[in-house]
Amino acid sequence: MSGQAVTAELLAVIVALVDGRPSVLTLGEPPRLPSGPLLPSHRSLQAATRAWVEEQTGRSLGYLEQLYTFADLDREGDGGRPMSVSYLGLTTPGSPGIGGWRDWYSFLPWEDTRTDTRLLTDVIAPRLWQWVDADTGERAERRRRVQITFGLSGETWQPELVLQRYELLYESGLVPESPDSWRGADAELVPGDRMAGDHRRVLATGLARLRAKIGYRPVVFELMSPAFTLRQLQDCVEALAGRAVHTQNFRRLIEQQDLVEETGEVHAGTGGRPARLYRFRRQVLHERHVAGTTLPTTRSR
Amino acid sequence: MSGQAVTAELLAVIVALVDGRPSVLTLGEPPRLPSGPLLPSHRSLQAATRAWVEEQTGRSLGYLEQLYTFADLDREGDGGRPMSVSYLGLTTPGSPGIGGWRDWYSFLPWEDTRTDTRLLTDVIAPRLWQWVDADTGERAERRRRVQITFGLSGETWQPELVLQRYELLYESGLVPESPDSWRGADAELVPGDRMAGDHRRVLATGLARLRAKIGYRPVVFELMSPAFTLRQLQDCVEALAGRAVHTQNFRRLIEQQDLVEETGEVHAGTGGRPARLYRFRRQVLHERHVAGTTLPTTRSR
DNA sequence: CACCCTTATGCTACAACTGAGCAAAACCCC
DNA sequence: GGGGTTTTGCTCAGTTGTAGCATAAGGGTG
Repeated sequence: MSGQAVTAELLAVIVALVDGRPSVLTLGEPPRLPSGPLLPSHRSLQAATRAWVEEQTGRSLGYLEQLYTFADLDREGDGGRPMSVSYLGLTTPGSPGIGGWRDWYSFLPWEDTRTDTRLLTDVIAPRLWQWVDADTGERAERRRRVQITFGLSGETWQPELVLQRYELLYESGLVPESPDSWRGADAELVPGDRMAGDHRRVLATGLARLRAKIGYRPVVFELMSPAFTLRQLQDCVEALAGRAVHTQNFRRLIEQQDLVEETGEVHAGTGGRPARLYRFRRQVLHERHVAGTTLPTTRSR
Repeated sequence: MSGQAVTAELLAVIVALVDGRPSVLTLGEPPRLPSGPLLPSHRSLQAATRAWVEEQTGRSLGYLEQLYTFADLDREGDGGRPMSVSYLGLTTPGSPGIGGWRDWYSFLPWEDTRTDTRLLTDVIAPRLWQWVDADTGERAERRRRVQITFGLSGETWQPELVLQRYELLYESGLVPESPDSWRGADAELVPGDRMAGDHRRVLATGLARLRAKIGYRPVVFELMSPAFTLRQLQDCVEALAGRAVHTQNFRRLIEQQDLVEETGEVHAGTGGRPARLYRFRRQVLHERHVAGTTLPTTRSR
């Protein structure tokens, strides 16, 4: 019983803020996530991922966290079962080396509910309801899932359910990577760029983890430049969470947690009152278990 | 660049409540966690883990969640790098098949702060301070870590920092599995049973995850029998979290979340007023994103 | 059976936090 | 100088969290 030999592949969701938009590092066309095999020289999986990403981007990663490992039989590949260990990394843009930054909402456009939810209400919802009604046996179960994951019929939209939403679209045959057999006769697909293999699914996993994480750990700052205004920080959080937050309460939250300190300088030229510049107090990472950035949600949607 | 061939091993932290004590399934002596290789017949990693555990325990797992994957070079083993994918599973005791249930606090006794913290204050803390002072260069850094992870000098004890605490004890040479070179000349070890290999570390990872999880998902119920009193539920949560909670507030929390419903029966014979029996409302898992069991902490310690 | 001990359950007071909105301050542009 | 924009300070009500008092309902004992 000595076990099957497998080859291990590292897969990285590398996130940075490019021109204020949360973006993910991709290579090639169709876009794929940076990846590389585990080599004998690599000390650990994390070290291997760091090595691959730094080689491909020329930048060092501030933050790197393991996401998930899978080795399903039905994934493509022959000659040994492929095993993928995925990671989530945060960095600042710089030059992406080969490859390029792509707005992650170009892959998952329905996840951006900051200003406009027409894509959800006018396009996706009706097609999902169609799918709900397509199976009389499963109907009740399907309806519940749609309601909860997409926050329809009275439920609240929950930003962290990224993966569940993607899986629902996958199962309902609304994304091109769904098995042909699941696709309805004349069901139109949902907007959003496709990625190679199951990489869009991995991206959804990363986004879900990141949205959950900013709520209880101060990781946003890994994406910010050394000095920033509170508005820029808020924009960043809003971009990640895909929803708007209440400005004054956001400031209160950040300040009372002592997450930042003033640099003394101000940032002018935005057409309004100049904003004070702040820097992240890196010490808080050590001081105590800080609460991260629980979003003061703005309930109006 | 075809990647190194590795063998994948599944490692499971299986938790159940045995006589009211949170216990973990172990095999052999020194105790090790149930494990098994990934075989070609296994559909997925999760399916492989289920298969192994169910074969070894004769019971089916209610809940199974991936913990972490590692493939460090320095782990023992030759002939291909060993890669371990660890899982956390919850179940009810029944017959453990081969193997046996062991109170998890026998491996990590300092994590149980429900009634007595003398182990921490009288035994562990002094030895840690000794370690802090042993390196003049690192002293400040070491002091901070000890203060935060063990909640000393004014900081609060944080139940979820299980892994960080174990790592600190490991680094400070206070557990037998620490490299010999780290062990102080005459430093005495800290109480707690050893496990095979790095399994105690994996156990700590599982405990940390479980403690974090009960705060935001109703997973405790996987460990309870079908009908239970609120006191039994509270005991379970306290045992997992390793700390006492405020009874009245705990009940209010559970009730107002509609997590349970009365069975109509009562449980007498405890020497006091008989308690009503409840059952878990499994439907809530589907209804909405329920908040789990945020512990109404009792601050007095 | 009267009394005490134990456990279960109900309820209230108070502190802390959250969501929401008003308003003034400080810049830009015309 | 006036209107628009962004930043910042502050209030206020509703909710949630912490803590403790009090009563209910059993068992055991003299």
